[in-house]
Amino acid sequence: MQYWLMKSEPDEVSIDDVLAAPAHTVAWFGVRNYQARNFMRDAMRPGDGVLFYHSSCPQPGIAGLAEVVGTPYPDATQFDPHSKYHDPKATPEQPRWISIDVRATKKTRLLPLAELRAIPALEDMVLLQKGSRLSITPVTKGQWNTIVKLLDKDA
DNA sequence: GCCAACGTTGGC
DNA sequence: GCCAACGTTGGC
Repeated sequence: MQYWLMKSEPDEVSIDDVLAAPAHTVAWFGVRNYQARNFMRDAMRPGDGVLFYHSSCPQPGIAGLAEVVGTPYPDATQFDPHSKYHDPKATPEQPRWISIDVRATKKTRLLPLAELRAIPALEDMVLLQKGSRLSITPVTKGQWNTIVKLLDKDA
């Protein structure tokens, strides 16, 4: 069992959107970074915990909890010429990019980035490192527990 | 809109 | 394989 933080722009897919989806589950599409892709392909397993993070928005921060469901499969948007995620070098025979399904388990209060930065136990979080901008980053069990405990306390 | 930081591309 | 130029991310 591992833990992850996954960034989504709420204008595109928010925690509310995922909770409104059938089975509270959506395909995580649009990852176009090899390191993040490799996490999905090689490391993520069903049941892994996910911190659902809202990025590129007025209030960036953790907005909910989720879990990985199922196994990776080709990201359909890479083949769609009308999608902004279209990749002309990808073919169904040789896909480059993958999706994995993510199920939202709960919406939490918005835990802002600035608040995360102020918590000493989280100073090593990949998200918080200088220059870090990966859309999928690993989270340690300790970091996960710290955050979940904090959010439970406020619930 | 700015800009720091990182990733990708492509000529050589 | 190097590296300059360009593109993207994402907070502020």
